[in-house]
Amino acid sequence: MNALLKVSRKQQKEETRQRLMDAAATALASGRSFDTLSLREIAKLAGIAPTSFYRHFHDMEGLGLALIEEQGESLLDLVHRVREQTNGGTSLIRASVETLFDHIGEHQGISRMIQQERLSPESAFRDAADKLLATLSADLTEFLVWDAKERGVPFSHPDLAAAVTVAILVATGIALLESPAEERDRQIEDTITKLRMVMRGAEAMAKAK
Amino acid sequence: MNALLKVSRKQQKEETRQRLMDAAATALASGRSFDTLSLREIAKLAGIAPTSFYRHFHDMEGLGLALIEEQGESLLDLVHRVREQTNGGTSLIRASVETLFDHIGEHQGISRMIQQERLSPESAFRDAADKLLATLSADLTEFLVWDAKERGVPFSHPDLAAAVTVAILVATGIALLESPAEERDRQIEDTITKLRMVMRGAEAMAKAK
DNA sequence: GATTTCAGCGTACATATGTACGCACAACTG
DNA sequence: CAGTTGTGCGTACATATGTACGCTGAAATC
Repeated sequence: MNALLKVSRKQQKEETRQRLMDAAATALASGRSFDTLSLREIAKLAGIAPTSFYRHFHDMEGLGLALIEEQGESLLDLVHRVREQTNGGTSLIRASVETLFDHIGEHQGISRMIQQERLSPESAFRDAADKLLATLSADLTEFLVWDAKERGVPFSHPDLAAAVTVAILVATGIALLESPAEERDRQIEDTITKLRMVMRGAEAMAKAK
Repeated sequence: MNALLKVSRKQQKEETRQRLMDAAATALASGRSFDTLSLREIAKLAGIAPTSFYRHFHDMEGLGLALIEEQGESLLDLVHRVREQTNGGTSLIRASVETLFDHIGEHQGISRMIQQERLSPESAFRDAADKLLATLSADLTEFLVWDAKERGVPFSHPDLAAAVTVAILVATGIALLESPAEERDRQIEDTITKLRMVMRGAEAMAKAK
């Protein structure tokens, strides 16, 4: 039971589990929707027998949930890191947009899947995806309140502003994946303008009250 | 070749075609995603033999495109009708939100499908879905410009404001389908607030320029 | 009335899917 | 070192899928 050199069994298993998740991610990244993925196909891609799949997940749904969870963690990390880096700095909006878009670009498959599953009524996936975005949104709300106080600017309905922001970001991020390169810059600028519009609106509503 | 009493053949065919589309719509409405629908299943639901499907569509993709197109037409109609009814009147925003949400409620399956396909990279569906929303957005842009001029209010980036508006509306409309009834009213109010926020922002940006 | 057209059917097949069952053999436990 | 555990495998089966092919019978055309 050497905790340091434990190279096998648990570790080995963890590896194949990862391989399954990677296989699914790859398939998703090629544009497929999650529910066109079959257990057999993913098993083959991961290099194991179909029946071995069950040693790792009870279901394809289980795999899907694991994917969403994994993504959720790395996303929240990312957001915080950006905010620290840009601390007190110039355009937080611009930095966030660019970083997030990069991230989505590197995780196309899962990002798309999450966004897609959020629309389906089937509870398990939907809940997980919803929760992820809700967390992001709540986190941003907190920041907006803090930032507004910091700047001494009134700010109306920060929660709604945050929700809109997250929605715009994710939606555009995914749309961007398919855009030809020459449109990207304009679309990024447009996104920034949209976000500023929302922020301005929230401030204007607070003043006019 | 009596054009008035022609009760058969063409008409008969059109009917089965409709039945196929209805069958797909029903299946979608029960929460399934479009690419889990099989040709065989839809044929059975429509009451025809699997192989007869080909007399109407070349593909399931063909059926899907037909569904999107049909939906596009009725949606554009709807939007215009609302605008006429509320002509010069009170809250156009509120009326639009409520009517659109009703419409989505009555066409859950296809609405969800369109929103989902917009995210997929597979060109045929995506293009159709994108085009639909782009049309809606362009239409709204035109209105915003006209309305701003009418009221003598400066308005910045009407195209972006319209895009955000459409995005918010569709996204929320679908999310609402799964919400318990007691949350609906609040969510509708929230949506309205979000839209006002966007409008205010667009105006504020114009003034500050 | 004779002929053509064509929506719809049934049969058939190759292929894919989820999963039950039991074996093998390496890693772990004592 | 003997015994247990558990990942991974191969086989097997019931079921579902897309679609090729050729027939039928009624509507349409002449």
